[in-house]
Amino acid sequence: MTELRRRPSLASIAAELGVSTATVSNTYNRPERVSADVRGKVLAAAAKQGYAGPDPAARQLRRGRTDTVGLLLPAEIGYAFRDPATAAFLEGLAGACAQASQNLLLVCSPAGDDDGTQVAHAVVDGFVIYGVAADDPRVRRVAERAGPCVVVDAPLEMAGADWVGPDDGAASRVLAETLIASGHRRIGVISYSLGGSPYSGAAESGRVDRVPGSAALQRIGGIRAALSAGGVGELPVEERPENSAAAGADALHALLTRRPDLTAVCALSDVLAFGALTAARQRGLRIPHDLTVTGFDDVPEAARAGLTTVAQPHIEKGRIAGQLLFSQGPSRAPRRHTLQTVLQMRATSGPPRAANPLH
Amino acid sequence: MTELRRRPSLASIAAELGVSTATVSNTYNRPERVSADVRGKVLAAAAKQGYAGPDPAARQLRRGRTDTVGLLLPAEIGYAFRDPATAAFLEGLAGACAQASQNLLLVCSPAGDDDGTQVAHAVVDGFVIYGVAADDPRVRRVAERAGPCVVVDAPLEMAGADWVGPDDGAASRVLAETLIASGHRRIGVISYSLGGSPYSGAAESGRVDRVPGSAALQRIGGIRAALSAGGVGELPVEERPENSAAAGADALHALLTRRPDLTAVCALSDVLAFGALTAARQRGLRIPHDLTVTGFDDVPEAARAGLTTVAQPHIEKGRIAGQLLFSQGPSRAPRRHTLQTVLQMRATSGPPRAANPLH
DNA sequence: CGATATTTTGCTACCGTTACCAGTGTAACC
DNA sequence: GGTTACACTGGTAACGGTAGCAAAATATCG
Repeated sequence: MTELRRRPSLASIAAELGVSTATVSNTYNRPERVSADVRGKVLAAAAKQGYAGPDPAARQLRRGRTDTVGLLLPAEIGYAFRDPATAAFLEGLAGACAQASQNLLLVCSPAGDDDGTQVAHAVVDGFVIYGVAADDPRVRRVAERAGPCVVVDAPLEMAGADWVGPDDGAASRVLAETLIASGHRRIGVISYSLGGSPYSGAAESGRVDRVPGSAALQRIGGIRAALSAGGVGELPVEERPENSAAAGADALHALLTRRPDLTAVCALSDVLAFGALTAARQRGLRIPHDLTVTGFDDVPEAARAGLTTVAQPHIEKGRIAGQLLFSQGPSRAPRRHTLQTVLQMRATSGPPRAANPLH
Repeated sequence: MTELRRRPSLASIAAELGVSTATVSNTYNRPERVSADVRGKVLAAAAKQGYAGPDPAARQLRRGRTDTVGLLLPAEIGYAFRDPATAAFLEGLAGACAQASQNLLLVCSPAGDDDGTQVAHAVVDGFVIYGVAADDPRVRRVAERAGPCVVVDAPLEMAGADWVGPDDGAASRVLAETLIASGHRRIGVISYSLGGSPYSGAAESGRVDRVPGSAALQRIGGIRAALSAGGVGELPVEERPENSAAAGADALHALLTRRPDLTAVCALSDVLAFGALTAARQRGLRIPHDLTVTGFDDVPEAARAGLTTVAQPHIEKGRIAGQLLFSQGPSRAPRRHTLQTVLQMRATSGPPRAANPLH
């Protein structure tokens, strides 16, 4: 008799009870506006029909609000979970979301098809963009969408977007200045992707001199600034498309093969630095006697490994990104929150093997 | 003149051009059905009005499909990003989602308020439940919702849900048998939360003898089975509410204080084992001479630390969870996918310090 | 040139809720 | 008894789109 089973809805249970859909809706959304009697009946009928509460999609359309935050990560999404710095950021962001009763939507872009379809389809109120290079096509899709946006780390120009991150340039500059002060003159850099199409090899100046579209370029800029202030010459950069220990190891070999005279290598992330350390030891180099190696991020493992690195508060970064997003009004001036960084001098750095006699 | 600015919509750009909303919709969803001429005009008008494409919420309501996967994690969500095993799982799952052009929604439950509101509001087609204990109230909310579901690791009974995980009981049993074979008789366990309300201390039998509602209980069951098969007596268990190195260290101290005669300690996760190793060394114990320590998971750090542990394929686990979810038909028998585990004997295990003279 | 095939475009029901406001019924008060 | 107040409940118009098919426009063909 029951007409052929459709999915239950507000209407179907309203019909069964002979009340209005509005009453059923109120039972779920403002229980205090419905008498205990009716509420009980509604809940009973719902249980009977197997109705689990208002359909989230319809509710969102109607309310114009999703209570969900979108998160845009670097294209190869697995990376986000391999990198301890990103993981810590996620921890902070997820915590902020939980506190604000928001869910967190990870935008998963299939390889290649990066026209931003996934961004366009994401049902979210706003976006957090983490570690994505300025030229990523998905960024444009985010900008087109209405709604608040927070950019993390990357130096993106986005109208109305808030920003949180460290001062990458300044922090790197301090690091390089410290190395120079301790006598280093021949310094090299190992970098993850500088943006644009994936590239592996020596980063010629064409790649490095662009307008900074990524934190990596800013860090390189900081190191260069220190070098030229110290009257030291050019800066070899070895780039790898990904941020992994394997890439770091590989890059160190390539860099030292090309420039055997380097006394210090600055990796632009701790993960790269770990790989570089492994590779250096494999080459029989003593750290830091034969080679100084530094990282960036100060992930938990860095302390254990005694890595000299630049510390930044990752969890806090995530929390602040969330707070900025949730506190955005309809239209205000973009805010920038610069995070404190601390240079952590540890065991992988020291004076160069052949200290400059002038010092 | 332009009537007071509303948000642009299909209708508003259709009105501007004098075409139908259907045509505008087709421009976005089936471009090949619209002449290049009209398509161009639509896109131009859209750009002019600042329209970024069909509203995702409306589209979802209409299509009855969200192309989004929900992920339910243990209540304290930060944990998911601190634990390398979970991170690897996420990597696999996110990869599967990307391949299937699905986004991934992390359900972030605010502390305390675990009535499952966030689950009910999640706009998803299906759910993956990872490492959640059977008695978590949010699990019920998932079960009530229509749509496919995959349970990972935990021994939940959920109608129609697929399952993927290792055979925790069997794997632990093999581990314990190996320890017994090498002479150990007095073995202890360090566990993360066994489910139920948070508890810290010696897990009396009331907690351990329950019907298994978590992987931890299954692992303990496996160890016990090996012990009783080997004629060895009871099994002290030290429980901590969370899965962290600090908890592992703390638990080891408590366990050895209570039972100084133990020759082997099985931590139910690598993370706990790392903490236990630190604590053991702090107590002046030589590993494995004075104490054998084992883990579970074989996270990347385990190999570096030389930890004896049970390996399971985390990334694959995530990938399979995704594939199971995406391949669920309207109604079929639940599938179970058991993952291969491998006992990795490394440097933290060996014969007990005072080998039984009978051997 | 009429008829048929092939593109293009438009019509029109919903999708399942919720916000707003208007009712109705009961209790309290003068 | 007649108001006024209060507590519930109901009506209904959106929210912004999409699918499927009908209609119109254009192209193809003998």
